[in-house]
Amino acid sequence: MNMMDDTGSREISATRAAYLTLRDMILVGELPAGKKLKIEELRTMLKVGASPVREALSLLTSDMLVERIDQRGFRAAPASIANFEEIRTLRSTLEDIALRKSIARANADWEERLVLAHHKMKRSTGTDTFEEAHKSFHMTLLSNADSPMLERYCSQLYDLNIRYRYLAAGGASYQRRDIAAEHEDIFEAAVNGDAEAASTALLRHYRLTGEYLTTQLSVL
Amino acid sequence: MNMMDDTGSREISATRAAYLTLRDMILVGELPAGKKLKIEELRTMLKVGASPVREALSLLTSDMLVERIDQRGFRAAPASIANFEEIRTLRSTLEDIALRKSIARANADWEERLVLAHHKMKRSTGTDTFEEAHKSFHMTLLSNADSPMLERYCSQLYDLNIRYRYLAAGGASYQRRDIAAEHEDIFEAAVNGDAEAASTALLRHYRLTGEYLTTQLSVL
DNA sequence: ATGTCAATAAATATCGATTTTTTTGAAAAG
DNA sequence: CTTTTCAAAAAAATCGATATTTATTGACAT
Repeated sequence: MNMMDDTGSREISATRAAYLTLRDMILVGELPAGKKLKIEELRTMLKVGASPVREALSLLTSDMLVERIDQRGFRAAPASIANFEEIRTLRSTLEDIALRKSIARANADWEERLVLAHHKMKRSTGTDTFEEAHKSFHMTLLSNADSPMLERYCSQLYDLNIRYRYLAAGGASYQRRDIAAEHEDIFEAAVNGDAEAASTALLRHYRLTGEYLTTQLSVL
Repeated sequence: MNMMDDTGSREISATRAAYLTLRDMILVGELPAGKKLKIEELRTMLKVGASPVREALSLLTSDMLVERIDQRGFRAAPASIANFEEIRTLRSTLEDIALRKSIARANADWEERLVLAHHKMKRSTGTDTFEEAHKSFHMTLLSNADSPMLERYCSQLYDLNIRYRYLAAGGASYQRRDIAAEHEDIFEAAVNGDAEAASTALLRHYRLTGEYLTTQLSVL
């Protein structure tokens, strides 16, 4: 058998590159909420043709990061307190369900992945590294639920929430609170198979983050 | 002020036309689950260029009706019993939440829209007409939840479920059971503001439909 | 001042052709 | 036989140019 793991950096398409770049720019606010996204501008900025740009933007509508209006182009999805609250509520509900399912199906493999993800998050130093490890930790918590669509929704909602963190304080906002303890609580309860405690800790985590961000978001 | 209601049929883009056609073809099984969707084929079939086709397919990935694999094109989303079960479970959970929220915020306008939607569904005769009215009824039930994203998810899941109905029995499968009574139960409880009864009736509706379809789907 | 309307400008949407990548399958090597 | 190689064919991806649609502007009438 010919071996070939996917870790190697394959040549990626212009569409995918554009997708990743635009996605990141929207998440961090470089492309502000509500901003008109003109094909020609993006075309020159990304150094690609119109087709990959349009396709990337179409893909971003899946993630609810871009809005598409037939015959009059694309714009970065608008942001509002109401939208932020909706994301928080939905996230809490869906992640709660997914977390309980994950714990109900607990097994050695999942526990090991969880331990690893938690460790990596604690170890990560840089903002970017932490950001990645943080998402990975949260998604690993849900990864044993055996429900791909639910996981997809949770991943989407996680990303949408990132944008509000950047909106609130340039992205570093959540370093100011001690979230390590909150993560520890979730982690411990999860590996111990205590669904009730894990759920409580997770929801508390989101409630605290939500309350903190809401005060910062009064600009909206 | 210049008045101009949106009801008039505006000229739609080639992309949108392609999107609607392809979506329908996938839902009814004309493009079978898992089938490779070749640009050139679709291009000639739809009589449009490659760009609108690709863009339409990209948009369909939002709906989880099409899968996109970088550099090797698109395919109709695969179908499986597991996927069907996941859709049913998620739908039940999300619609239950949305329905309860809708009822909690009940007001005259919503009740009137509900009465109308229910009436139209009962009156509709043709398969296509009923299909449309049926979705409209279910979505109206949830439309007062004040949660656009939740509604979007429910709408997506509804559509994904349609495909399994067609897969099970060519689309007419659910005419064979008496679902009118089930709808009546949901409707009555909802307009009366009885969240508990409405929830029970809705979940029962999905459980019965699910059980029926599962027996038909053994082919998968 | 204010609203209308046509000309113009700008941007979107689409096409047809070209480039790049993947797939296929037949011949060569083990 | 099975596996590997490699060139031809097929398909995906991308580009640059053009057609269509929407947005803007400013003269003109109210």
